[in-house]
Amino acid sequence: MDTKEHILSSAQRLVQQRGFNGFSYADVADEVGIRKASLHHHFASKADLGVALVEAYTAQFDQALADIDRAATTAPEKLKAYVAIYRATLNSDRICMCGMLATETMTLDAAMLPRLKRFFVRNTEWLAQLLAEGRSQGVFAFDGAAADHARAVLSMLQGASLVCRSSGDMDAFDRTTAILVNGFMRKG
Amino acid sequence: MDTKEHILSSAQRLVQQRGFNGFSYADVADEVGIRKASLHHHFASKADLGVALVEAYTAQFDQALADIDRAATTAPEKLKAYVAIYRATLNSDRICMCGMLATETMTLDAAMLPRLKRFFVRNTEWLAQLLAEGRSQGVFAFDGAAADHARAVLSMLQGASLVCRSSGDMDAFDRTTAILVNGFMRKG
DNA sequence: GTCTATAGGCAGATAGAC
DNA sequence: GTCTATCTGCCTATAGAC
Repeated sequence: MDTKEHILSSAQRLVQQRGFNGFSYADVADEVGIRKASLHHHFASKADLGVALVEAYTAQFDQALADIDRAATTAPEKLKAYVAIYRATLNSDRICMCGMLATETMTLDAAMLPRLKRFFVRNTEWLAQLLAEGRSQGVFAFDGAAADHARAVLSMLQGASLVCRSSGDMDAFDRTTAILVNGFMRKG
Repeated sequence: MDTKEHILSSAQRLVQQRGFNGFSYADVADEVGIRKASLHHHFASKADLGVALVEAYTAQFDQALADIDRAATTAPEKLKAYVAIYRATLNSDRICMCGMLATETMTLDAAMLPRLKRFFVRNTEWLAQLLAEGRSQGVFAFDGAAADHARAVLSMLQGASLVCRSSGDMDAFDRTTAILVNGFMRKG
């Protein structure tokens, strides 16, 4: 891994754990093993780093969603795999980086905002397609627009992550997300 | 309003908009109209201010929940009134203060954490009782423990607030929360 | 209770040598 | 690309006068 990637992965973890306003160039420099000044060679300002972080994170997520589409076969399996992403993140003492940044919206550089918005649009669109497919296949059942339910899924996962961070109760997270998945299953 | 209350309300708004790591004593002092040093007379450290903020916010919420219990008559009305709290908060460019703090958990003073946890327990318990009552009255229908569904409600509202902050789409927030409320209504 | 003054440290950022 | 050295500004916090 080259230095730039090392910086990005270290900074990403710091944002997920402490927030964009909760870490400094000094933190990243210590972890990467270079001096603060050297970071500015790769990312001139913290805002530049922020923009790169959102773009890299979105690319990672796109990859993860493509992996789910390739590996999982049924709609319920895909939904569970999506939930599992958030669970794994929580398990490593992190939350979704873009969920974290969304709360900090009012303090972020303007260049970060459209990229952040795009992350949520991507997720919502992927989920909407998944839900629509499941419904047309008869494995999911729900009323109304798939896009609205997609936003509900995304919201609940972001919120459950946040609540779990305070409670530390991973079992409660699992029961909450089980309700989410079960809610879409066609009752028989 | 005395100075201490003025400080608390100003700081609360700043946390809801910018996060605990996104505001300073200077911001509060400017708004209240006193000097930074004077703030330390009321709250010796920022951590002390943080503890007072969570306690005051929880008390406000307790009051709001008691008001709903007094004013609203049916379980669906009460649930809609609870959703309306989050909507009004979003409408004034804020999110739930404790939702914001929950994301910042790893950077907060240890004294704040049990209070923060307590806020979520209170909300979950109030919601669980509401859902259980609605079910026993036959107006709500859901499977499983009311406490788990209560956490799901809380999670979705926290998450929808966060997502809305990025999208700026209040209509989407309304459609998301409508799904939440409709999900509990007994189908007939 | 509020003030001025200041301490001591850390923030993001830059200049210029190697 | 990384370094040392430094800048400027802001941060939380304290001392002590009024």
